[in-house]
Amino acid sequence: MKLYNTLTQQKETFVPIEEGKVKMYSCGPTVYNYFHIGNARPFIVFDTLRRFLEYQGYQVTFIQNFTDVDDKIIKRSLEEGISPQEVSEKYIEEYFKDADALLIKRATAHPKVSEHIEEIIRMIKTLEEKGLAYNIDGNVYYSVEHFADYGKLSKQSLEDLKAGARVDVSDEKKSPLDFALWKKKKDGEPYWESPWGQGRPGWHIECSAMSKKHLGDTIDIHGGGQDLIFPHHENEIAQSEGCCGKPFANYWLHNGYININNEKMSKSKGNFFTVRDIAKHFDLEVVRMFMLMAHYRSPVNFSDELLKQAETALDRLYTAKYQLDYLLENSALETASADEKIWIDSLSQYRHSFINAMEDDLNTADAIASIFELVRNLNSNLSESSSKEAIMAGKKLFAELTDVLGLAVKEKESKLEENIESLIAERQAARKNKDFKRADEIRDQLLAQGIILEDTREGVKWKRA
RNA sequence: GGCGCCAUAGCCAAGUGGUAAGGCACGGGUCUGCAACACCCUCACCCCCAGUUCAAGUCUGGGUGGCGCCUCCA
Repeated sequence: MKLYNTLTQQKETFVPIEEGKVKMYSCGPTVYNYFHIGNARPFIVFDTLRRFLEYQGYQVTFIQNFTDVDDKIIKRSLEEGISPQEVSEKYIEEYFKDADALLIKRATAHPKVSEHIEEIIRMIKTLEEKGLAYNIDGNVYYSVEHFADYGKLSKQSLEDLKAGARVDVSDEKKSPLDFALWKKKKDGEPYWESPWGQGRPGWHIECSAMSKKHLGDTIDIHGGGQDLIFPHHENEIAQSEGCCGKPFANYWLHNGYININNEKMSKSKGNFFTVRDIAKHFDLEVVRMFMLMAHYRSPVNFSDELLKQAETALDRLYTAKYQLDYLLENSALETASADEKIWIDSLSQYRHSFINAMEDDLNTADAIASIFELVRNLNSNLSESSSKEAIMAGKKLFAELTDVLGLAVKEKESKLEENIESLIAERQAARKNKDFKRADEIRDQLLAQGIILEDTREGVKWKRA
């Protein structure tokens, strides 16, 4: 498989450190609020990458952290009058609710900063011993000028970074680009004991420490949003490589932004939609569909209109899925005919084109196109008179490919409430008697309850609105 | 100022130098009591200019337009 590596700025063939295994780390949320759709993108993208790698037979260890020690959490706790821990616990819970609705699988582990203070302190100590960190009155900073490769990920020289620095020049720091590894305790803030006194870790060190603990010194893939390239990921490299003296991550993957009216969506700009808000109007699987319909590195605009397009597209997949279930139940023939066997063999073309697309830097847009082509083929060629063997072949391939993307994976409810079933039966009787007025009444009545009826050649079908 | 990304139909969006995937919307049709689903048909000379090449959306140079990072941010 080929992956675009931010470090080398080109697509590279993916070669894992250890054959058959992949170690990947992706920066998770700071849990002080519901996450927004911009946050959702990397969660969905790297979940999809993980699913595809597993589909390819890799044993994937996927780590996504929770930042539960942070200024914003402290601020929130003061606002709400609860402890920082209560804030983070609440939003971790809420994270999983939204992630589940987005069909994001649980990572192998979701480590928390608060549970890795020891590892963080140990790492800072090592950096201090190596002359890469300095302590000023209980604040410990990383000295970027002592790390030769600083800037290699963001392609910035130290001089350029300094020239453009808009950082407040702190008297304390030796260079404006130095960043905090350990922050001295302030009144009312959570703190831990350390060799430098009471305090808490800086933002960047957590990812280095947790990645090292759960995945080792060198990992295969590190992912995140493009806005993390600088300074967060650049600093992670400085910390991890400075500490361990080994390459930190072999492949750096960065997803593009979500835009609103061509402008970046972000919490700081205030132009964001939380996933929770969107869930009021759409099934969140639609958001997943929307994300995967574009390539992960390209910026995408977000709007109600575009979500509706994704919703209709996703409906098409579900219609096909449920039709296959229906046909399987109603087919009388077991074994495929000679013609059907040839047709079954021909289906593998869709698997091939799907895999080719995914192997090309996770081209989910192209991969989805393959699925739609498969759907058209299935819709055209399968009917009640097809054999179960042929229908099953189509169903299995469809499920195989959609599972990789985490789309169209929900099963249909098998039964409706009895009173609804009886209304459908009554409507059928009315139609038979050409009492279309009554039939339409019932259809409207059910629509008001969120049930859409469709009279197909094979009989009445229903779906949820 | 430094670094980087993007420009393909009404709306999205793929595209390995060889005569433009897919989805949504629109139009025509088959099916159908109607609607919906499904299927068939229709729907693009790829921002501009120049160059390289037998051949360029795809490479090179120059424009124009849009966006991002260099500060917390996915």
